Amino acid sequence: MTTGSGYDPDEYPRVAVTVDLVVLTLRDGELCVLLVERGEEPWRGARALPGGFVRPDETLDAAAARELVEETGLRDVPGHLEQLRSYGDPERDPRMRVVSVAYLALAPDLPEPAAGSDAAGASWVPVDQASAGPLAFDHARILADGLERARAKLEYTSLATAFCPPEFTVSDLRAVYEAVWGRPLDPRNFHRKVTGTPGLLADTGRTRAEGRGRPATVYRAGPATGLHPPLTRDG
Amino acid sequence: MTTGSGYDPDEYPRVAVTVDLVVLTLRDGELCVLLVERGEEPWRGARALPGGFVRPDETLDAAAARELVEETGLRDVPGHLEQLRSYGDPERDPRMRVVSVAYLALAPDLPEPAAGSDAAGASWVPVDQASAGPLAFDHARILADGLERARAKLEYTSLATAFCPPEFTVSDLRAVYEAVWGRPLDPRNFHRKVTGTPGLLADTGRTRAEGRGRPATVYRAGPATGLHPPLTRDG
DNA sequence: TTGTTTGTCGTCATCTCGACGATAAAGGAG
DNA sequence: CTCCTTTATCGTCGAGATGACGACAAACAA
Repeated sequence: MTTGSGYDPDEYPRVAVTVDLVVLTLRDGELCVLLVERGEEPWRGARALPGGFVRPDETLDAAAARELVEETGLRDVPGHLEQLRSYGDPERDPRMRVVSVAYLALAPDLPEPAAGSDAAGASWVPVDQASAGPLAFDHARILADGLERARAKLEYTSLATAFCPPEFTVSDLRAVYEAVWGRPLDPRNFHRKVTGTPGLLADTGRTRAEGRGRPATVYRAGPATGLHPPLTRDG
Repeated sequence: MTTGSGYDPDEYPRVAVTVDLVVLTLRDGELCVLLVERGEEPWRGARALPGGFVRPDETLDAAAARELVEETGLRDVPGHLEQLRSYGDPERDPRMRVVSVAYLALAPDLPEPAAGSDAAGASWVPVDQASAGPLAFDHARILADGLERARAKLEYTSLATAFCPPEFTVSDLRAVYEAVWGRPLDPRNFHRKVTGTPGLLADTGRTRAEGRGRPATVYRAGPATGLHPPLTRDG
């Protein structure tokens, strides 16, 4: 902030501040990220993270939430939204100095972004494919940081429920972990862990049959936000 | 960032971007933070985190490192420096829109900032006192976030060594944990944990007598960066 | 020499986890 | 209806980590 010496608003370099979003969801058991196709230079035709400029009287969080609803075409902000980190290399945008505050959003399975809306040109891309293909600006780095944050937070928070609809089964939750971590988990040990963590799951008393197999108990997210001890990735 | 539609550099609100620093160190076994006294309005006379504007051709990391050496008056950046998060409420600075990228720095016991240099007016303040007294702008919040980050990272990284000089004893390292967490740890269990973690400590083969008691083995920081499993705060 | 202080090693009960066997409850094939 | 497959859930066992704490080692002080 705002150091003491010699303040004059016109003396200081002004930069543009944007928010970029890493929006993750699960589609058909696959972890996907929302990408847009750029219509202009630089990086015309390349895929990029959705984002936009922060408005003059808007909080950073509010700007991220606004962009999220604009790009997904939904009414409310679904799931979870948190600040990731900021990126401000002088070279990251050839046009001018742009500092971008990246946000991470996690959402339950969302519909394909509607064409015709602001969300036109946006699409869900499996993260393996998105990480492989080139992305505009430094968005590959931002995506990688967002993925790492998501993977890490599943270990020690109840954030996985943000990928689930309001009611879900233990198998649904396990599918989240398996998709985000890209690794199968033992159903029995996973069940023991999540049902044994106080406050993580709230039993609705109902069950749901999904075709084959024994019906599963239906839960809602409980009040707990942290996992102690954590659920580790390594194995 | 950098959404597609209608780009024109002059259309967009420009804001000032600053870096603010949460610099932590240990002095006499007490966790302290570097604060400056503001010489002008707003918040004249109040204490604030050190910081300043990001220069036009400077990386955010470089700006943080530059401010750090300017405010501490040291040659090199000691210890550890990482981005914390960004703060951009429209109301946080009454003069204009300022987005601040906060950084967290951890350093071994540093000398009192020299008067007469840029660091004049800066001083080390015990964190309990700093958290209690009022701070300029939203710096109380930034300090709280920085402290929480530091406390959390001691759990699962080898970051505590950043508070130590190049050579240190297990007791020195334990003193770091106790100061940052504000809680005593069992010397025997702590010793077992840190000496049992491969790559965390590199034995110099020497010992050091600090007055009373049996001399302690002197270590350097090893190549390990993470603690698996973590060293938890709760107990 | 004796006591005090600090560092280091061991012991033990407890907790958690990973591996994996066993049972429960559904649908489908015959 | 009966057997088989599939998924959900419960139990058991051994390995590893942890917290509480006893014991010994190696320095200084009185």
